[in-house]
Amino acid sequence: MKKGHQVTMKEIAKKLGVSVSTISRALKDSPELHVETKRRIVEMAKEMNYQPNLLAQSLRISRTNTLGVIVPEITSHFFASCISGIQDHAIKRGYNVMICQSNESIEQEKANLKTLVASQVDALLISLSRETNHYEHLEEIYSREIPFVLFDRVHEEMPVSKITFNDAGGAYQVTKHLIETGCKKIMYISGPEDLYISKKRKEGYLKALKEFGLPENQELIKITDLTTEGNLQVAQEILDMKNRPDGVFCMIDPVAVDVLTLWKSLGVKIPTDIALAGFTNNPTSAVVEPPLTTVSQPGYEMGKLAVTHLLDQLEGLASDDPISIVLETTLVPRKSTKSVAK
Amino acid sequence: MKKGHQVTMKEIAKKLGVSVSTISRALKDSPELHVETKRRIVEMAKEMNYQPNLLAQSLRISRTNTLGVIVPEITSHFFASCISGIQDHAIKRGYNVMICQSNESIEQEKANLKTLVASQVDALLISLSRETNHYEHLEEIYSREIPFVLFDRVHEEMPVSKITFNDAGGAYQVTKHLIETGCKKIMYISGPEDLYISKKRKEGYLKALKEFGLPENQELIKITDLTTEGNLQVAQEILDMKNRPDGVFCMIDPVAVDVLTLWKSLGVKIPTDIALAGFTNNPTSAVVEPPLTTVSQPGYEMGKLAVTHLLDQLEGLASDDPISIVLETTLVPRKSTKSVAK
DNA sequence: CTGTTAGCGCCTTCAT
DNA sequence: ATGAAGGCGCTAACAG
Repeated sequence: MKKGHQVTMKEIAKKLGVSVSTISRALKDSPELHVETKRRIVEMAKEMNYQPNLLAQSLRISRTNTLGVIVPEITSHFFASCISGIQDHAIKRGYNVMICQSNESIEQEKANLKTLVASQVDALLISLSRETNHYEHLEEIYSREIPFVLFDRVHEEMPVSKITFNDAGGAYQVTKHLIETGCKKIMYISGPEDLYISKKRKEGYLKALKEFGLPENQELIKITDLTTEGNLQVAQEILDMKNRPDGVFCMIDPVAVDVLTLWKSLGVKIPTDIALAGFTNNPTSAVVEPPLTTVSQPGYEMGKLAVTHLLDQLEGLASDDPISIVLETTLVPRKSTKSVAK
Repeated sequence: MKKGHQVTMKEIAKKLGVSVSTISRALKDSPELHVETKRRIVEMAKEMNYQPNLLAQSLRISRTNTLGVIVPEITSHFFASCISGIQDHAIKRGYNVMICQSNESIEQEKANLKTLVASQVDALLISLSRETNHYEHLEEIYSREIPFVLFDRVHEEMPVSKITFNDAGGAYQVTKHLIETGCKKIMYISGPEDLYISKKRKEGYLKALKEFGLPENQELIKITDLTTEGNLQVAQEILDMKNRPDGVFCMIDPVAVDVLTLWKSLGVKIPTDIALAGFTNNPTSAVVEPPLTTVSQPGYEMGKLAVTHLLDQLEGLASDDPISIVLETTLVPRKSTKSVAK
């Protein structure tokens, strides 16, 4: 199977008996051209269905007007929303987008990066994989002065712009909500401890405990590997505790959904026996029974901000100095936690 | 903000005092080269951190090893799964992927197509927008002999390979399931009638009715525009009927979820008052209360098959003759329908 | 074994 | 107002 032929400037030139440069000028509406020749050329180009070869153009001007995006998982609703925000706003400003997923693997992330760089993308938007704990590949593109921003899953020490959520703030909100609805003994189910969000959300959790005079307790923090099996195991461990918590805050919604599923099947009443809250506001969380109290993170907005800032920098509309944009989250109280006492 | 410099073959050549072609040959491990020079070049390339410029390479060999993908919505879990399948298997075979979403708009679809073609993708995988009811843009790339396949949302008359689900079969399965669990009066909630899947699923629905001797009835088919408002309105209309159905099959899960939400809030018992089933097996459907009976469509698998077939054709491993691949669906019985009587 | 030459499609001085 | 020439980075005959 082979591709058909594409009309080139050369062919238009031959057909019209003018030079290629004239075609080039006409097609970009150069003012120094005779209106009549310009008209003839534009018309002929249309008739022959000329489409510029972006490849050649990019090679010539050494700019592709293409952005590279690397996310851990396309199938995650949150990242899909980010991509959507990135894509919509990139297109508005005349940029294409090449998307890759790392599948939460640092090796795949490196491979993606290499491919995108080889494809000469003008800049990159990256959200790191869970596995990513060293950063040579980022330092490499940094030292090569390829512009990039990090979003959501960032490496704090990298001197580039970062777009994140106020994770600590969100965790604080939700923990405070648990406290205000009567919980006295609140557990935090964390993901792997070296994850940025694990740390940040723990920070907010602890801050709320402290502020309201509840004791911190290492037994009240459990770690899951974020697989369903891991989540279910933690859920079971909690039930096995002789001194169960009366409120549980899960680092991300999927964990909360797994916990909820197991508990319901074992007759645990939510929120009366134990209140449950998540983080992210996945579509799923709104429809489980009871609906899950969570914290909303606008992914589309994050993508939009990230790409807008990146393009502003790229085009000199914003300073090159790295900045940190922090998006606020919103508590979404639902039935998996009790109502605030009036 | 500007990009840093990239090492080129020319620079390596100068540094080593050989010609550019020698570099080119060494880097692609040509056998007709002195081992020692080859070694020196490869080493130097590594030391200078040479990365080939895919743009130049593509322009030269007039092949980009890049595939274009157009889907209606990235944020839909089903399409995200397709993309994931496409991407994973494209990469395995040395191809990159450029993804665009049409946002269910034919104009955006056309724009995406134009961009991808201008970017010289080697081939395309396309799933049509809901709005797409004329096909000049597809005919255009067809006549230009740019290879492409259609998946899921296809245009049947287009003489290219198509990968679809057995939609009629799935609809038949689920309707049959409703019948076998005791429903006598089954309604089909369809999307816009010109949609391929609206038609196909209606086909299967009608076939099952006929086979089991249940009467067809125009009143038992309702149309929604697939917005939440539209879905809720239809859900209300059903309750307002003087002669309510005892089973409802919704064309896609989100419709069923909206219907379920409204009915539950009004005290309608599912499945005892009315049984409810969807189609697609979205993650959401498993966690609503009661969990939704639906039909599973493996999106990842579809993406994988689509890209594999396309690349096989592209690389001459498969005939260029268009084929139609039909994936079977699986009934996923859950609690929103009654159990089969033993 | 290696260098020279030509050209992929386009843009951009520099001439005229 | 237009054309000729050169080059973006790379590959592929063709010549030794």
